[in-house]
Amino acid sequence: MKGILEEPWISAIGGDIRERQLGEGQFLFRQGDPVSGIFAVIEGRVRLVRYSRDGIVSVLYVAVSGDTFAEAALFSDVYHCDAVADVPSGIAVIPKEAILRAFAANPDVATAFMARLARQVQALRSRLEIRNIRSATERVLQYLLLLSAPGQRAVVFDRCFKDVAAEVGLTHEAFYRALSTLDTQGKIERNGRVIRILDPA
Amino acid sequence: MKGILEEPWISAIGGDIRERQLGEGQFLFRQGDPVSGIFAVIEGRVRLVRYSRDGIVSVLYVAVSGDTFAEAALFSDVYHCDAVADVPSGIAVIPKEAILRAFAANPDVATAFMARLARQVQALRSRLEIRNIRSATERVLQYLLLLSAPGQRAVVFDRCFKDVAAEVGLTHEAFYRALSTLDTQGKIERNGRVIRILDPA
DNA sequence: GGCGGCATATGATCCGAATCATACGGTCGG
DNA sequence: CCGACCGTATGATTCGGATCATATGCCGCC
Repeated sequence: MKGILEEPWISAIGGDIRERQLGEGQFLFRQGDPVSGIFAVIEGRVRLVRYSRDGIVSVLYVAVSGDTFAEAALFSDVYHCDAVADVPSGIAVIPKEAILRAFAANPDVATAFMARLARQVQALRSRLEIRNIRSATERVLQYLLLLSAPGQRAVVFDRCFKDVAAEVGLTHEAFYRALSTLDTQGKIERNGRVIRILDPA
Repeated sequence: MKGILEEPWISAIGGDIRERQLGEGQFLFRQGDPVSGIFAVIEGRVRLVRYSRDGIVSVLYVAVSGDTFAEAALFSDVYHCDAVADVPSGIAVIPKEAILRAFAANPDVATAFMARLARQVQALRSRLEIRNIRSATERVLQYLLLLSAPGQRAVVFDRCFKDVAAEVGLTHEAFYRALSTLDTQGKIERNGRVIRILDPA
């Protein structure tokens, strides 16, 4: 369970990173606030929301442990949405100037950050593609394939299946049923939070 | 209808960009091929797919007109999936060395590219969040709000509603019905492909 | 002109995931 | 030790979006 703060690009920024504790419902920033920096969730959950003129709320993103957010703030002067803690949360604050300074001082840091963004784009596109699959079982199978692909045929989850279900875009009931079905069909083998994908060969 | 090739970061790369025409089913690259560059769809549609050992296909992304893809190849030596034209397509090929040279020569180009990636991440996250909304009408409304937010209360589509429906993750029937419902509810006003969002005030 | 194809649009039916309900085991705290 | 809570798991029912069907208008093409 490697923390996000141990990633090379972030540790290269060094001592300028502060940590903030937020209580439930507490705001980290609001729409229109001048940009102070970008953020990483160490623990907890932060909701990014935007309000239309007439008060309708849009959820833009829910960042959980290990996620960074507001990266686009590096290229803007003000925040374009509100960030509010869903639950008590610990947030790493990475000041904008510190990042830009690190980028200028060492191009490798900029490259590493760029690579991170590119991989994020890649991952998000795949996750969206997964959501285009209507069938719950097929969706779960494809999700497992996606996770297992880099390594071997085993997928190990470090969080509960309720959370995984939400990520796949299913209720936990539907997710459990999909796992059952795949197991019955002999496509997977389960052992707690370890799932092995079986070759139909 | 501004073409993707007119964006500053890409025009800064200059004359090294080539254009390729692909027939339906033709491959642009295959998993394991050495990286030549990244790509932009000028016209048509390209499917990025990965094959598991046992032949199961996973669709990672379907890039359409105006999309770039394989950005992560800048940080890799080989491609990690296949790219195949869904329909006859025109593709801009941006050689990896040309991009890296442009980045080194002018940090602003690197920054512009980084900003583009960051905005992509932002947009993709919102799209995923939209998919978490189960109700078709609410989903469409939120989608419209998302698109309208930067400008005013009007959204103008430059493509047919069938394509929009797919992006929202609905069948076109469900999408049309959602629009009808929103119209009846007085939440929107329609005029062909122009949709105005009405304040309930 | 006439035809085919496509986007738009809406009605009827079906299916499957959401929802509601229930149960069991593990863990944490009193 | 016991009770509350949560994750896991599965059954029963509901509901809404997918699917199938159908119609209209527009455009390009023969």
